[in-house]
Amino acid sequence: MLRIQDTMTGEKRPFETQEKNLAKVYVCGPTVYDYAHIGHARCFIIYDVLVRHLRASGMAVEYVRNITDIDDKILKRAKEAGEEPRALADRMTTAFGEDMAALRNVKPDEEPRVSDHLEGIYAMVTTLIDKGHAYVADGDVYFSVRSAEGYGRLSGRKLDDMAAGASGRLDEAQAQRKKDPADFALWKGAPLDEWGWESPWGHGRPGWHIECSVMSTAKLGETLDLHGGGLDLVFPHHENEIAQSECATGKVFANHWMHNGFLEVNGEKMSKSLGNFFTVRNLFPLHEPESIRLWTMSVHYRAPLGLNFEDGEDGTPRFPGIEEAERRVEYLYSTRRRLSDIAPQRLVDSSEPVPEDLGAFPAALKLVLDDDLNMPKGLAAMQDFLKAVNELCDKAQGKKGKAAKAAVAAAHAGFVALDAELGLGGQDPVAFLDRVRDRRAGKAGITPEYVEQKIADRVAARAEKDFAAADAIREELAAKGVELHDSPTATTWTMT
RNA sequence: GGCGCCGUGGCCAAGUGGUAAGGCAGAGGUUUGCAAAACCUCCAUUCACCGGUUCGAAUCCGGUCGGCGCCUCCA
Repeated sequence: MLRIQDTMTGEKRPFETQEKNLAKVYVCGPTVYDYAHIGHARCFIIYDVLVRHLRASGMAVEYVRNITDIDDKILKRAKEAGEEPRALADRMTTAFGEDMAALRNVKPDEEPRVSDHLEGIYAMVTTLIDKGHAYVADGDVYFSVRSAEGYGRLSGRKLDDMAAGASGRLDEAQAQRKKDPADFALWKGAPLDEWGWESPWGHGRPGWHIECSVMSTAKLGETLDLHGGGLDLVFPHHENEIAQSECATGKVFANHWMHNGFLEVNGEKMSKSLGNFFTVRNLFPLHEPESIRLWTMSVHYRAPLGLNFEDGEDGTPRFPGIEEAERRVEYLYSTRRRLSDIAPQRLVDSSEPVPEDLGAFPAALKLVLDDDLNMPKGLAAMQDFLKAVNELCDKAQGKKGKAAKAAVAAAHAGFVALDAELGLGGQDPVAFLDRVRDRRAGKAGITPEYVEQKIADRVAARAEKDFAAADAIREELAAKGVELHDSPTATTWTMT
Protein backbone atom coordinates (compact mmCIF):
# COMPACT_ATOMS: atom_id res chain seq x y z
CA MET A 1 0.00 0.00 0.00
CA LEU A 2 1.42 3.32 -1.09
CA ARG A 3 1.75 6.05 1.48
CA ILE A 4 2.35 9.56 0.18
CA GLN A 5 3.02 12.85 1.87
CA ASP A 6 -0.12 14.97 1.53
CA THR A 7 0.45 18.71 1.34
CA MET A 8 -3.05 19.39 2.62
CA THR A 9 -2.60 17.53 5.90
CA GLY A 10 1.18 17.79 6.06
CA GLU A 11 1.31 14.09 6.79
CA LYS A 12 2.28 10.92 5.07
CA ARG A 13 -0.90 8.97 4.62
CA PRO A 14 -2.24 6.03 2.65
CA PHE A 15 -3.15 6.78 -0.93
CA GLU A 16 -6.79 5.81 -1.07
CA THR A 17 -8.77 6.07 -4.26
CA GLN A 18 -12.49 6.63 -4.75
CA GLU A 19 -12.85 3.59 -6.95
CA LYS A 20 -11.00 0.48 -5.92
CA ASN A 21 -7.98 -0.14 -8.14
CA LEU A 22 -8.42 3.02 -10.17
CA ALA A 23 -6.31 6.10 -9.55
CA LYS A 24 -7.27 9.41 -11.12
CA VAL A 25 -4.08 11.41 -11.25
CA TYR A 26 -3.76 14.96 -12.53
CA VAL A 27 -0.39 16.66 -12.83
CA CYS A 28 0.15 20.27 -13.81
CA GLY A 29 2.03 20.23 -17.07
CA PRO A 30 4.14 22.88 -18.73
CA THR A 31 3.29 26.25 -20.17
CA VAL A 32 4.68 25.80 -23.65
CA TYR A 33 6.60 28.99 -24.31
CA ASP A 34 10.09 27.46 -24.22
CA TYR A 35 11.84 24.10 -24.19
CA ALA A 36 11.51 21.93 -21.12
CA HIS A 37 14.18 22.70 -18.54
CA ILE A 38 15.91 20.40 -16.14
CA GLY A 39 13.43 21.26 -13.39
CA HIS A 40 10.56 20.14 -15.59
CA ALA A 41 12.45 16.93 -16.20
CA ARG A 42 12.78 16.27 -12.50
CA CYS A 43 9.14 17.03 -11.80
CA PHE A 44 7.70 14.86 -14.55
CA ILE A 45 10.06 11.98 -13.84
CA ILE A 46 8.77 11.98 -10.27
CA TYR A 47 5.14 11.73 -11.36
CA ASP A 48 6.14 9.17 -13.95
CA VAL A 49 7.53 6.99 -11.17
CA LEU A 50 4.33 7.51 -9.21
CA VAL A 51 2.27 6.28 -12.15
CA ARG A 52 4.63 3.40 -12.92
CA HIS A 53 4.62 2.32 -9.31
CA LEU A 54 0.84 2.38 -9.03
CA ARG A 55 0.54 0.34 -12.21
CA ALA A 56 3.25 -2.07 -11.13
CA SER A 57 1.25 -2.52 -7.94
CA GLY A 58 -1.72 -3.66 -9.99
CA MET A 59 -3.70 -0.45 -10.07
CA ALA A 60 -5.25 1.10 -13.15
CA VAL A 61 -4.23 4.72 -13.50
CA GLU A 62 -5.84 7.49 -15.46
CA TYR A 63 -2.95 9.88 -15.84
CA VAL A 64 -3.72 13.36 -17.11
CA ARG A 65 -1.11 16.05 -17.62
CA ASN A 66 -2.20 19.28 -19.23
CA ILE A 67 -0.50 21.50 -21.74
CA THR A 68 -1.03 25.19 -21.06
CA ASP A 69 -0.95 26.65 -24.55
CA ILE A 70 -2.61 29.98 -23.82
CA ASP A 71 -0.59 32.30 -21.67
CA ASP A 72 0.90 35.79 -21.60
CA LYS A 73 4.41 34.38 -21.72
CA ILE A 74 3.60 32.56 -24.95
CA LEU A 75 2.28 35.77 -26.44
CA LYS A 76 5.38 37.69 -25.34
CA ARG A 77 7.77 35.10 -26.73
CA ALA A 78 5.91 34.78 -29.97
CA LYS A 79 5.98 38.55 -30.47
CA GLU A 80 9.71 38.60 -29.87
CA ALA A 81 10.23 35.84 -32.38
CA GLY A 82 7.79 37.25 -34.90
CA GLU A 83 5.83 34.02 -34.72
CA GLU A 84 2.16 33.28 -34.23
CA PRO A 85 1.49 32.33 -30.59
CA ARG A 86 -0.29 29.20 -31.69
CA ALA A 87 2.66 28.16 -33.85
CA LEU A 88 5.12 28.67 -31.01
CA ALA A 89 2.92 26.71 -28.62
CA ASP A 90 2.57 23.87 -31.11
CA ARG A 91 6.30 23.70 -31.68
CA MET A 92 7.03 23.65 -27.96
CA THR A 93 4.33 21.08 -27.33
CA THR A 94 5.91 18.75 -29.85
CA ALA A 95 9.37 19.35 -28.42
CA PHE A 96 8.08 18.73 -24.91
CA GLY A 97 6.66 15.37 -25.97
CA GLU A 98 9.96 14.39 -27.54
CA ASP A 99 11.92 15.37 -24.45
CA MET A 100 9.62 13.49 -22.11
CA ALA A 101 9.86 10.41 -24.31
CA ALA A 102 13.65 10.66 -24.34
CA LEU A 103 13.59 10.71 -20.55
CA ARG A 104 11.54 7.52 -20.70
CA ASN A 105 8.46 9.03 -19.14
CA VAL A 106 5.31 7.17 -20.03
CA LYS A 107 2.90 9.16 -22.11
CA PRO A 108 -0.05 10.41 -20.06
CA ASP A 109 -3.41 8.96 -21.03
CA GLU A 110 -4.62 12.46 -21.79
CA GLU A 111 -2.74 15.69 -22.47
CA PRO A 112 -5.50 18.26 -22.72
CA ARG A 113 -4.71 21.71 -24.08
CA VAL A 114 -6.35 24.88 -22.86
CA SER A 115 -7.13 25.93 -26.41
CA ASP A 116 -9.47 22.94 -26.71
CA HIS A 117 -11.34 23.81 -23.53
CA LEU A 118 -12.53 27.38 -23.93
CA GLU A 119 -16.19 26.32 -23.78
CA GLY A 120 -15.59 24.54 -20.52
CA ILE A 121 -13.86 27.62 -19.15
CA TYR A 122 -16.82 29.83 -20.12
CA ALA A 123 -19.13 27.39 -18.39
CA MET A 124 -17.20 27.22 -15.14
CA VAL A 125 -16.64 30.96 -14.97
CA THR A 126 -20.34 31.53 -15.62
CA THR A 127 -21.21 29.15 -12.82
CA LEU A 128 -18.89 30.98 -10.46
CA ILE A 129 -20.42 34.32 -11.37
CA ASP A 130 -23.92 32.91 -10.93
CA LYS A 131 -23.04 31.54 -7.53
CA GLY A 132 -21.62 34.85 -6.42
CA HIS A 133 -17.99 33.72 -6.27
CA ALA A 134 -16.83 35.84 -9.19
CA TYR A 135 -17.49 39.28 -10.60
CA VAL A 136 -17.04 41.05 -13.89
CA ALA A 137 -14.90 44.19 -13.92
CA ASP A 138 -14.12 46.06 -17.10
CA GLY A 139 -13.85 43.04 -19.38
CA ASP A 140 -12.02 41.00 -16.74
CA VAL A 141 -13.58 38.42 -14.47
CA TYR A 142 -12.18 37.96 -11.00
CA PHE A 143 -12.64 35.27 -8.43
CA SER A 144 -13.52 36.61 -5.02
CA VAL A 145 -11.26 34.81 -2.57
CA ARG A 146 -13.22 36.08 0.44
CA SER A 147 -16.21 34.16 -0.88
CA ALA A 148 -14.37 30.85 -0.74
CA GLU A 149 -14.61 29.17 2.59
CA GLY A 150 -11.29 27.87 3.85
CA TYR A 151 -9.25 29.74 1.27
CA GLY A 152 -5.57 29.26 2.09
CA ARG A 153 -5.79 25.91 3.82
CA LEU A 154 -3.56 24.08 1.35
CA SER A 155 -0.69 26.53 1.70
CA GLY A 156 -1.36 27.36 5.33
CA ARG A 157 -1.88 31.04 4.66
CA LYS A 158 -4.35 33.48 6.07
CA LEU A 159 -5.58 36.14 3.70
CA ASP A 160 -5.07 38.87 6.26
CA ASP A 161 -1.44 37.91 6.78
CA MET A 162 -0.44 38.20 3.17
CA ALA A 163 1.19 41.38 2.05
CA ALA A 164 -0.33 42.47 -1.23
CA GLY A 165 2.22 42.77 -3.95
CA ALA A 166 4.98 41.36 -1.75
CA SER A 167 6.57 39.82 -4.78
CA GLY A 168 6.90 43.25 -6.36
CA ARG A 169 4.79 42.44 -9.37
CA LEU A 170 1.66 44.35 -8.63
CA ASP A 171 -0.25 45.51 -11.68
CA GLU A 172 -1.73 48.87 -10.62
CA ALA A 173 -4.45 48.98 -13.26
CA GLN A 174 -5.54 45.47 -12.47
CA ALA A 175 -5.47 46.12 -8.73
CA GLN A 176 -7.98 48.93 -9.27
CA ARG A 177 -10.47 46.49 -10.71
CA LYS A 178 -10.14 43.96 -7.88
CA LYS A 179 -12.33 44.05 -4.80
CA ASP A 180 -9.58 42.38 -2.81
CA PRO A 181 -5.89 42.33 -3.65
CA ALA A 182 -5.87 38.56 -3.40
CA ASP A 183 -8.64 38.11 -5.97
CA PHE A 184 -7.35 36.49 -9.12
CA ALA A 185 -8.38 36.63 -12.75
CA LEU A 186 -10.60 33.97 -14.26
CA TRP A 187 -10.74 35.86 -17.52
CA LYS A 188 -8.55 38.67 -18.73
CA GLY A 189 -9.80 41.10 -21.33
CA ALA A 190 -7.47 41.95 -24.19
CA PRO A 191 -7.45 44.44 -27.08
CA LEU A 192 -9.40 43.17 -30.07
CA ASP A 193 -6.29 42.94 -32.25
CA GLU A 194 -4.48 40.81 -29.68
CA TRP A 195 -4.41 37.02 -29.53
CA GLY A 196 -7.61 35.97 -27.84
CA TRP A 197 -11.08 34.39 -27.80
CA GLU A 198 -14.59 35.77 -27.76
CA SER A 199 -16.01 35.03 -24.34
CA PRO A 200 -19.36 36.09 -22.85
CA TRP A 201 -17.35 38.93 -21.26
CA GLY A 202 -15.66 40.04 -24.42
CA HIS A 203 -12.38 39.40 -26.21
CA GLY A 204 -9.55 38.09 -24.09
CA ARG A 205 -7.80 35.08 -22.64
CA PRO A 206 -8.42 32.81 -19.65
CA GLY A 207 -6.69 33.51 -16.36
CA TRP A 208 -3.91 31.26 -15.23
CA HIS A 209 -5.66 28.87 -12.83
CA ILE A 210 -9.00 28.17 -14.40
CA GLU A 211 -7.69 25.84 -17.10
CA CYS A 212 -6.56 23.17 -14.67
CA SER A 213 -9.88 23.16 -12.86
CA VAL A 214 -11.74 22.83 -16.16
CA MET A 215 -9.54 20.25 -17.80
CA SER A 216 -9.11 18.02 -14.78
CA THR A 217 -12.86 17.99 -14.29
CA ALA A 218 -13.45 17.30 -17.98
CA LYS A 219 -11.06 14.36 -18.05
CA LEU A 220 -11.30 12.88 -14.57
CA GLY A 221 -14.44 14.23 -12.95
CA GLU A 222 -15.05 16.66 -10.14
CA THR A 223 -12.92 14.91 -7.54
CA LEU A 224 -9.36 13.79 -8.27
CA ASP A 225 -7.61 11.07 -6.31
CA LEU A 226 -4.32 12.91 -6.55
CA HIS A 227 -3.18 16.22 -7.87
CA GLY A 228 0.50 16.94 -8.22
CA GLY A 229 2.95 19.58 -9.28
CA GLY A 230 5.97 21.60 -8.26
CA LEU A 231 6.26 23.09 -4.81
CA ASP A 232 5.92 26.58 -6.23
CA LEU A 233 2.43 25.76 -7.40
CA VAL A 234 1.06 25.26 -3.90
CA PHE A 235 0.40 28.96 -3.75
CA PRO A 236 -1.27 30.50 -5.58
CA HIS A 237 -1.99 28.02 -8.35
CA HIS A 238 -3.32 25.04 -6.46
CA GLU A 239 -4.89 27.12 -3.76
CA ASN A 240 -6.86 28.91 -6.45
CA GLU A 241 -7.76 25.73 -8.26
CA ILE A 242 -9.28 24.42 -5.05
CA ALA A 243 -11.24 27.62 -4.50
CA GLN A 244 -12.60 27.69 -8.05
CA SER A 245 -13.40 24.04 -8.34
CA GLU A 246 -14.96 23.57 -4.96
CA CYS A 247 -17.03 26.73 -5.25
CA ALA A 248 -18.20 25.62 -8.69
CA THR A 249 -18.95 21.97 -7.93
CA GLY A 250 -19.47 21.81 -4.20
CA LYS A 251 -17.27 18.71 -4.17
CA VAL A 252 -13.81 18.10 -2.75
CA PHE A 253 -11.43 18.90 -5.60
CA ALA A 254 -8.60 16.50 -4.81
CA ASN A 255 -8.19 13.94 -2.06
CA HIS A 256 -4.41 13.99 -2.10
CA TRP A 257 -1.95 16.75 -2.90
CA MET A 258 1.59 15.90 -3.86
CA HIS A 259 4.37 18.42 -4.46
CA ASN A 260 7.93 17.94 -5.55
CA GLY A 261 10.93 19.96 -4.40
CA PHE A 262 12.82 22.35 -6.55
CA LEU A 263 15.93 22.08 -8.55
CA GLU A 264 18.77 24.31 -7.44
CA VAL A 265 21.69 25.15 -9.64
CA ASN A 266 24.90 25.70 -7.70
CA GLY A 267 22.83 26.41 -4.62
CA GLU A 268 20.42 28.87 -6.18
CA LYS A 269 17.11 28.65 -7.91
CA MET A 270 17.50 28.18 -11.62
CA SER A 271 16.60 31.27 -13.58
CA LYS A 272 17.53 32.88 -16.82
CA SER A 273 18.65 36.09 -15.16
CA LEU A 274 21.23 34.19 -13.10
CA GLY A 275 22.65 32.54 -16.19
CA ASN A 276 22.20 29.09 -14.71
CA PHE A 277 19.32 27.95 -16.85
CA PHE A 278 19.51 24.60 -18.60
CA THR A 279 16.99 22.97 -20.86
CA VAL A 280 17.14 19.23 -21.21
CA ARG A 281 18.03 19.81 -24.84
CA ASN A 282 21.17 21.55 -23.62
CA LEU A 283 22.06 18.43 -21.70
CA PHE A 284 21.12 15.63 -24.09
CA PRO A 285 24.19 16.12 -26.29
CA LEU A 286 26.39 15.75 -23.22
CA HIS A 287 24.69 12.88 -21.44
CA GLU A 288 22.21 10.12 -21.99
CA PRO A 289 18.68 11.17 -20.99
CA GLU A 290 18.54 8.07 -18.82
CA SER A 291 21.57 9.31 -16.88
CA ILE A 292 19.66 12.47 -16.14
CA ARG A 293 16.73 10.31 -15.11
CA LEU A 294 18.75 8.32 -12.61
CA TRP A 295 20.42 11.48 -11.35
CA THR A 296 17.04 13.00 -10.47
CA MET A 297 16.24 9.90 -8.43
CA SER A 298 19.32 10.22 -6.25
CA VAL A 299 17.51 12.67 -3.95
CA HIS A 300 14.11 12.28 -2.30
CA TYR A 301 11.42 13.93 -4.41
CA ARG A 302 10.42 16.46 -1.79
CA ALA A 303 13.96 17.64 -1.07
CA PRO A 304 15.78 20.19 -3.20
CA LEU A 305 17.90 18.64 -5.90
CA GLY A 306 21.18 20.35 -6.53
CA LEU A 307 22.58 20.56 -10.02
CA ASN A 308 26.16 21.68 -9.80
CA PHE A 309 28.21 22.57 -12.78
CA GLU A 310 31.63 23.85 -13.55
CA ASP A 311 33.08 25.10 -16.78
CA GLY A 312 34.99 22.40 -18.61
CA GLU A 313 38.28 23.10 -20.30
CA ASP A 314 36.65 23.10 -23.72
CA GLY A 315 34.08 25.70 -22.69
CA THR A 316 31.13 23.34 -22.32
CA PRO A 317 29.83 22.95 -18.79
CA ARG A 318 30.47 19.78 -16.83
CA PHE A 319 27.95 18.28 -14.46
CA PRO A 320 29.74 16.04 -11.95
CA GLY A 321 26.47 14.78 -10.48
CA ILE A 322 25.15 13.66 -13.85
CA GLU A 323 28.53 12.19 -14.74
CA GLU A 324 28.33 10.06 -11.61
CA ALA A 325 24.80 9.05 -12.49
CA GLU A 326 25.94 8.07 -15.96
CA ARG A 327 28.58 5.75 -14.49
CA ARG A 328 25.83 4.07 -12.53
CA VAL A 329 23.63 3.69 -15.59
CA GLU A 330 26.61 2.20 -17.43
CA TYR A 331 27.06 -0.24 -14.56
CA LEU A 332 23.37 -1.09 -14.84
CA TYR A 333 23.53 -1.75 -18.58
CA SER A 334 26.83 -3.59 -18.55
CA THR A 335 25.40 -5.83 -15.85
CA ARG A 336 22.32 -6.48 -17.97
CA ARG A 337 24.51 -7.21 -20.95
CA ARG A 338 26.60 -9.68 -18.96
CA LEU A 339 23.45 -11.48 -17.87
CA SER A 340 22.20 -11.88 -21.42
CA ASP A 341 25.67 -12.99 -22.51
CA ILE A 342 25.61 -16.10 -20.35
CA ALA A 343 25.86 -18.98 -22.82
CA PRO A 344 22.82 -21.28 -22.87
CA GLN A 345 24.98 -24.36 -22.28
CA ARG A 346 26.06 -22.94 -18.94
CA LEU A 347 22.51 -22.83 -17.64
CA VAL A 348 21.71 -25.71 -15.34
CA ASP A 349 18.89 -26.90 -13.19
CA SER A 350 19.86 -26.54 -9.59
CA SER A 351 18.32 -27.07 -6.20
CA GLU A 352 20.40 -24.20 -4.83
CA PRO A 353 18.18 -21.45 -3.50
CA VAL A 354 18.08 -18.26 -5.55
CA PRO A 355 20.33 -15.67 -3.85
CA GLU A 356 18.37 -13.36 -1.58
CA ASP A 357 19.36 -10.12 -3.29
CA LEU A 358 18.24 -11.50 -6.65
CA GLY A 359 14.90 -12.99 -5.81
CA ALA A 360 13.84 -10.40 -3.27
CA PHE A 361 14.60 -7.34 -5.37
CA PRO A 362 11.18 -6.68 -6.94
CA ALA A 363 9.48 -6.89 -3.56
CA ALA A 364 12.20 -4.77 -1.92
CA LEU A 365 11.82 -2.13 -4.59
CA LYS A 366 8.06 -2.06 -4.19
CA LEU A 367 8.42 -1.74 -0.44
CA VAL A 368 10.67 1.33 -0.51
CA LEU A 369 8.56 3.03 -3.17
CA ASP A 370 5.44 2.36 -1.12
CA ASP A 371 6.98 4.60 1.52
CA ASP A 372 6.45 7.99 -0.10
CA LEU A 373 8.29 7.00 -3.29
CA ASN A 374 11.69 6.72 -1.69
CA MET A 375 13.71 6.56 -4.90
CA PRO A 376 17.15 6.97 -3.30
CA LYS A 377 16.38 3.83 -1.31
CA GLY A 378 15.17 2.25 -4.51
CA LEU A 379 18.54 2.93 -6.09
CA ALA A 380 20.26 1.42 -3.07
CA ALA A 381 18.13 -1.70 -3.54
CA MET A 382 19.07 -1.67 -7.23
CA GLN A 383 22.71 -1.61 -6.23
CA ASP A 384 22.32 -4.75 -4.13
CA PHE A 385 20.48 -6.39 -6.98
CA LEU A 386 23.07 -5.53 -9.62
CA LYS A 387 25.84 -6.76 -7.36
CA ALA A 388 24.04 -10.06 -7.02
CA VAL A 389 23.58 -10.32 -10.79
CA ASN A 390 27.28 -9.69 -11.30
CA GLU A 391 28.14 -12.40 -8.79
CA LEU A 392 25.92 -14.73 -10.76
CA CYS A 393 27.69 -13.74 -13.98
CA ASP A 394 31.12 -14.10 -12.38
CA LYS A 395 30.28 -17.66 -11.43
CA ALA A 396 28.90 -18.44 -14.86
CA GLN A 397 31.98 -17.06 -16.60
CA GLY A 398 34.58 -19.01 -14.64
CA LYS A 399 36.15 -22.16 -15.97
CA LYS A 400 33.36 -24.74 -16.13
CA GLY A 401 31.14 -22.00 -14.73
CA LYS A 402 27.45 -22.65 -14.39
CA ALA A 403 24.43 -20.58 -13.60
CA ALA A 404 21.21 -21.87 -12.09
CA LYS A 405 18.27 -21.35 -14.40
CA ALA A 406 16.11 -20.18 -11.51
CA ALA A 407 18.65 -17.53 -10.52
CA VAL A 408 18.97 -16.28 -14.09
CA ALA A 409 15.20 -16.10 -14.38
CA ALA A 410 15.06 -14.14 -11.12
CA ALA A 411 17.67 -11.74 -12.45
CA HIS A 412 15.65 -11.15 -15.60
CA ALA A 413 12.56 -10.59 -13.50
CA GLY A 414 14.49 -8.05 -11.48
CA PHE A 415 15.32 -6.03 -14.58
CA VAL A 416 11.69 -6.14 -15.63
CA ALA A 417 10.66 -4.79 -12.23
CA LEU A 418 13.33 -2.09 -12.35
CA ASP A 419 12.05 -0.84 -15.69
CA ALA A 420 8.42 -1.11 -14.66
CA GLU A 421 8.88 0.78 -11.39
CA LEU A 422 11.62 3.30 -12.08
CA GLY A 423 11.88 3.30 -15.85
CA LEU A 424 15.55 2.37 -15.71
CA GLY A 425 17.49 -0.21 -17.68
CA GLY A 426 14.80 -0.75 -20.28
CA GLN A 427 16.84 0.11 -23.35
CA ASP A 428 19.00 -2.20 -25.42
CA PRO A 429 22.20 -2.54 -23.38
CA VAL A 430 24.61 -2.80 -26.30
CA ALA A 431 23.11 0.17 -28.11
CA PHE A 432 23.16 2.22 -24.93
CA LEU A 433 26.75 1.43 -24.04
CA ASP A 434 27.95 2.01 -27.59
CA ARG A 435 26.20 5.35 -27.71
CA VAL A 436 27.85 6.50 -24.48
CA ARG A 437 31.23 5.32 -25.68
CA ASP A 438 30.94 6.89 -29.12
CA ARG A 439 29.75 10.19 -27.72
CA ARG A 440 32.80 10.39 -25.48
CA ALA A 441 35.09 9.27 -28.26
CA GLY A 442 33.69 11.96 -30.50
CA LYS A 443 34.27 14.58 -27.84
CA ALA A 444 37.88 13.37 -27.50
CA GLY A 445 38.34 13.38 -31.27
CA ILE A 446 38.76 9.63 -31.51
CA THR A 447 37.17 7.58 -34.28
CA PRO A 448 36.07 3.99 -33.79
CA GLU A 449 38.06 3.06 -36.90
CA TYR A 450 41.25 4.30 -35.29
CA VAL A 451 40.63 2.29 -32.14
CA GLU A 452 39.64 -0.83 -34.08
CA GLN A 453 42.90 -0.62 -36.06
CA LYS A 454 44.93 -0.31 -32.87
CA ILE A 455 43.07 -3.25 -31.37
CA ALA A 456 43.84 -5.32 -34.48
CA ASP A 457 47.51 -4.38 -34.22
CA ARG A 458 47.54 -5.36 -30.58
CA VAL A 459 45.80 -8.67 -31.21
CA ALA A 460 48.52 -9.46 -33.72
CA ALA A 461 51.25 -8.52 -31.25
CA ARG A 462 49.69 -10.64 -28.53
CA ALA A 463 49.40 -13.57 -30.88
CA GLU A 464 53.16 -13.39 -31.26
CA LYS A 465 53.59 -12.99 -27.51
CA ASP A 466 55.06 -9.56 -28.11
CA PHE A 467 53.61 -8.18 -24.87
CA ALA A 468 55.83 -5.12 -24.89
CA ALA A 469 54.28 -3.98 -28.17
CA ALA A 470 50.81 -4.92 -26.94
CA ASP A 471 51.26 -2.93 -23.76
CA ALA A 472 52.59 0.03 -25.71
CA ILE A 473 49.35 0.12 -27.68
CA ARG A 474 47.31 -0.17 -24.51
CA GLU A 475 49.18 2.75 -23.01
CA GLU A 476 48.94 4.82 -26.15
CA LEU A 477 45.18 4.39 -26.16
CA ALA A 478 44.85 4.84 -22.41
CA ALA A 479 46.51 8.22 -22.71
CA LYS A 480 43.60 9.21 -24.94
CA GLY A 481 41.00 7.87 -22.58
CA VAL A 482 40.46 4.59 -24.40
CA GLU A 483 40.29 1.58 -22.15
CA LEU A 484 40.74 -1.91 -23.60
CA HIS A 485 39.03 -4.95 -22.13
CA ASP A 486 40.35 -8.38 -23.05
CA SER A 487 37.98 -11.27 -22.85
CA PRO A 488 38.61 -14.85 -23.96
CA THR A 489 36.84 -14.16 -27.24
CA ALA A 490 37.51 -10.53 -28.11
CA THR A 491 38.88 -7.17 -27.10
CA THR A 492 36.36 -4.41 -26.54
CA TRP A 493 36.85 -0.81 -25.57
CA THR A 494 35.26 1.92 -23.53
CA MET A 495 35.97 5.59 -22.94
CA THR A 496 36.81 6.71 -19.45
C1' G B 1 6.10 41.59 7.85
C1' G B 2 3.63 36.39 7.05
C1' C B 3 4.37 31.09 5.75
C1' G B 4 7.81 27.09 5.00
C1' C B 5 12.27 24.09 4.04
C1' C B 6 17.28 22.65 4.92
C1' G B 7 22.36 21.93 7.62
C1' U B 8 24.62 13.76 8.12
C1' G B 9 32.06 11.19 6.24
C1' G B 10 36.46 14.49 0.91
C1' C B 11 31.72 14.96 -2.40
C1' C B 12 26.32 13.34 -3.23
C1' A B 13 22.71 11.20 -0.06
C1' A B 14 18.92 7.75 2.99
C1' G B 15 17.42 7.51 7.78
C1' U B 16 12.13 11.30 11.86
C1' G B 17 12.88 7.78 19.24
C1' G B 18 16.49 2.08 19.73
C1' U B 19 22.01 2.68 18.70
C1' A B 20 24.52 5.88 11.15
C1' A B 21 21.55 2.58 3.98
C1' G B 22 23.54 3.43 -0.77
C1' G B 23 26.64 5.96 -4.50
C1' C B 24 31.20 8.66 -6.07
C1' A B 25 36.22 9.33 -4.72
C1' G B 26 40.30 6.81 -1.82
C1' A B 27 43.23 2.29 0.32
C1' G B 28 44.14 -3.04 0.27
C1' G B 29 42.85 -7.84 -1.94
C1' U B 30 40.86 -11.88 -5.55
C1' U B 31 41.26 -12.19 -10.84
C1' U B 32 44.45 -10.85 -15.22
C1' G B 33 50.61 -12.09 -19.60
C1' C B 34 49.75 -6.64 -18.24
C1' A B 35 45.21 -4.07 -17.65
C1' A B 36 40.08 -3.05 -17.35
C1' A B 37 35.52 -4.83 -15.72
C1' A B 38 33.44 -7.66 -11.78
C1' C B 39 33.60 -9.25 -6.78
C1' C B 40 35.59 -8.97 -1.48
C1' U B 41 37.58 -5.96 2.67
C1' C B 42 38.53 -1.08 4.86
C1' C B 43 36.87 4.07 5.01
C1' A B 44 31.41 8.92 10.34
C1' U B 45 31.66 6.28 18.46
C1' U B 46 29.11 10.36 14.97
C1' C B 47 24.73 13.49 12.38
C1' A B 48 25.95 22.77 12.26
C1' C B 49 26.26 24.60 17.57
C1' C B 50 24.22 25.08 22.77
C1' G B 51 20.71 23.48 26.31
C1' G B 52 16.32 20.32 27.57
C1' U B 53 12.90 15.83 27.56
C1' U B 54 13.88 10.40 27.67
C1' C B 55 16.36 4.19 30.01
C1' G B 56 17.76 5.73 25.07
C1' A B 57 17.83 11.46 20.13
C1' A B 58 20.76 12.52 13.82
C1' U B 59 15.57 11.80 14.87
C1' C B 60 11.20 15.26 19.93
C1' C B 61 11.30 20.49 22.45
C1' G B 62 13.72 25.51 23.16
C1' G B 63 17.58 28.71 21.60
C1' U B 64 21.97 30.19 18.43
C1' C B 65 24.54 30.31 13.78
C1' G B 66 24.47 29.35 8.53
C1' G B 67 21.95 28.37 3.62
C1' C B 68 17.39 28.48 0.72
C1' G B 69 12.26 28.93 -1.03
C1' C B 70 7.11 30.99 -1.35
C1' C B 71 3.73 35.42 -0.46
C1' U B 72 -0.66 36.11 -7.70
C1' C B 73 5.87 34.71 -13.77
C1' C B 74 7.46 29.79 -12.18
C1' A B 75 7.72 22.34 -12.35
